[in-house]
Parts: sequence; C-alpha cells; structure tokens
Amino acid sequence: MSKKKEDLLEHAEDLFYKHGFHSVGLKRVVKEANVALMTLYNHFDSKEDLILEVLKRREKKYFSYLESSVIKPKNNSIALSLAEANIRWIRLHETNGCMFLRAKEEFSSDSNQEIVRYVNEHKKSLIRFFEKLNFDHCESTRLALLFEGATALSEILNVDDVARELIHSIEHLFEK
Amino acid sequence: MSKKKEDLLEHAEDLFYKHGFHSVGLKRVVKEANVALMTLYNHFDSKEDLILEVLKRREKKYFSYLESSVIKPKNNSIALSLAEANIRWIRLHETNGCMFLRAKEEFSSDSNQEIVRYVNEHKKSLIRFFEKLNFDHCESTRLALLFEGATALSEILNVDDVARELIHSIEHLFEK
DNA sequence: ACCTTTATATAGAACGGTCATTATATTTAT
DNA sequence: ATAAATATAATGACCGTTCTATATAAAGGT
Repeated sequence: MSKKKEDLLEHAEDLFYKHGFHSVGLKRVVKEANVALMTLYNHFDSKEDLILEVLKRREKKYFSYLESSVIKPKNNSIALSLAEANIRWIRLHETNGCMFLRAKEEFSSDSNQEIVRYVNEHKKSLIRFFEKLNFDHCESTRLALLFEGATALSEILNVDDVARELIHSIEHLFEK
Repeated sequence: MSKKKEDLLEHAEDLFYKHGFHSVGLKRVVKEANVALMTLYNHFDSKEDLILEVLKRREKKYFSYLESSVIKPKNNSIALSLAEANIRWIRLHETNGCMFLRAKEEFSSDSNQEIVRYVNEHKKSLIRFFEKLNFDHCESTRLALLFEGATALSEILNVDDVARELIHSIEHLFEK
C-alpha cells in the first residue's frame, strides 16, 4: 500500500467522520492529506469508491479491536469485556455516532446501492461475530442494540455516564 | 400558519429524513411541495432556518406522541408503555435513524452552531421528560440509551426483532 | 357592484460559488 | 527511463440565494 494512499484514507476517514460525506469535498481531503488531487484519482475511481474503501478499512480496525479485547477476558464475562472494548473504541474517536450508519443514511439506496449494501452487511457481520462467541441470536441482537445505543448517546452525553448505564445493563441482562 | 408553509415543512421533513440535509437541494423541496422557490424564501430566511423549523416541528410531534402513550398505561409499567410507543413511532416513519442526531452529525459545530445546540437540547429534554415521570437520572439515561439503540438498529434489522429485544431489556431492567 | 390597495404566489433568469471529474503538461523519484 | 506525484485549469452540473416581473386573490372603502 502506497504511503500516499494510506494518507488519503486516514484523512478522508477523519474528515468524513467529523463532518459527513457530502459536506466534505475532495479538495479538502487532498489538502489535509498533503496530496495532489490527481494522486487521489490515481488511487481511487471516484469519491464513492474512496468512501467504500474508508469504510472497509474502518471495519477491519473495529473488528480486530473487538477481537483483541476478547482474548483476555480476565475475570469479566465476555459480554462485559466486549462492552468495555466498545466504550474504549468510542473514547478513541470523536463522538459522532456510527460512521457506517451515517454512510447508509447519507446514501439512500437509490443514490448509491453499493454503500448501503455494505453497511447492511457490516452490521450483520457484527451480530454474527457475537454469535460466534456463543451468544444466541437474540442475545446477539440485544448486544448490538445496546452498543448502538451507547454509540449514539455518546454524541450528546459524556462517555462516562453512557458507560455506566451500558455496563449496568450488560451486568443485569447477561449474567454468566 | 399558511398552507404553503405547512406543505414546505411537511415535504422538507420527508426529504431530509430520507436522503439527508446536504443531499437534498431546495429546488427538490419546492418541487415536491408544489411551491415556488421564492415562496420558500418568503417563509424561511435560509435553508438552515428551514431545517431548524423542521426539527422543532418534529420535536413537538415526537413528545406529544410519547406523552399521549403515557396517559393510558393500562397494566404495563410506564417504562414498557414508553418503549412500545417508541417502537410505534419507529414503525410510523421510514427507518433512517434519529433525525436529530443526523442533523448534528451533518452540521458540526463550526458549520452551524445553532442546529447542533438545538439537537443537544432536544436530547436533554428527552431525558428530563423521563425524569418528570419519576425515573431517576440513571434510569432516564438508561432508557435513552435503549431507545437510541432501538432506533439505530431498526435501520438494519426489521423492527419486530428490534422490538422484541427492547421489550425484553426493559422488562428485566425496569421492574416496578 | 366597482375600484384600489395589500399581501402572497408565481415563473424564470441570473449570480457567484463549489462540486466531482478530466485533461494537460511538468516535475520528482527509483 | 519508467513510474508516480505534482500544479493548474477546464468542464459541466448543481448549489443557495437574489432579482425582476407577473399573476392571483382577498379586503376595504366609495
């Protein structure tokens, strides 16, 4: 992977997450990434192609983040350590909601079918990820619901308050 | 309130919710509402003014919807009837997430401070609404987390599955 | 009833700006 | 010398907003 391409993906992710996909122009992306506009088009077919690759990159990071937190579940239950990992993930980034859902919201299916399909698939992958950790389908859906809630609410309240209620809910809903 | 203004607000809400605020141009709004462009600017100062009035209108509808469901709590606990009302609200509209959060996400504070401030205030109002129903602050925050989660997850899964897990969570977390 | 006023809605063009994308031509590295 | 990155400008489309000029319709006074 070219360093320039890496820079582009990095700054594009940042800008799109902070301000939205339609609000950020490509000129702004290349300026922030210190790259010429033609270099962007050398690496990506179009803006929407860039967005798709940004999402794929972010998905990889997110899942490996969750996975690494499960390996060492210390004394906690798996659900709890997953919740704590999710809170840490929220803390890492600006609190602007779920980037995947935001992509789906900005690109309705008639505007860019591929992005919408990818986001749907991503969320289903998350639920399947829970199921592979031996949660049944209902529990996995419930976990997803709680995580989405925590991500969304962190846009408004400070993360500590959100974390407290997430942990509380997990402890009462998932006792091993 | 002029009928034309009403039409504009109605169709603007629809389009903005379906496709996003930056994705929808004013020409599209006036065409959908069967109104001349100048009529829009006769009733609203700017696009962002229109957006703000759309949000205020929607907030009124949402809160009166929640309130009306609490008056007749039948046998259910208040938390449960609120959850069911929220599910009904989700079913009423297309499932494209929370319009208020989406507004905040598309207008970062440096882009339009007023919209961001309004959305923050709206969510705090929701929590205060729960507190007035005698939930303590933690419980109110938890309710908000669950509702946000249900709204977000309904963008991907069908509402029945989401409703089942929301109800389950409420029943186990809020026994009277 | 008739005229005048006032407010509101209309269509359409124009403005300046930004957008994604493409073309051209030059420079920088390996 | 081959490939990658650069700077710059052009394209055509769309954006929010404003201007102009016309049409409609209700209201009030005579």
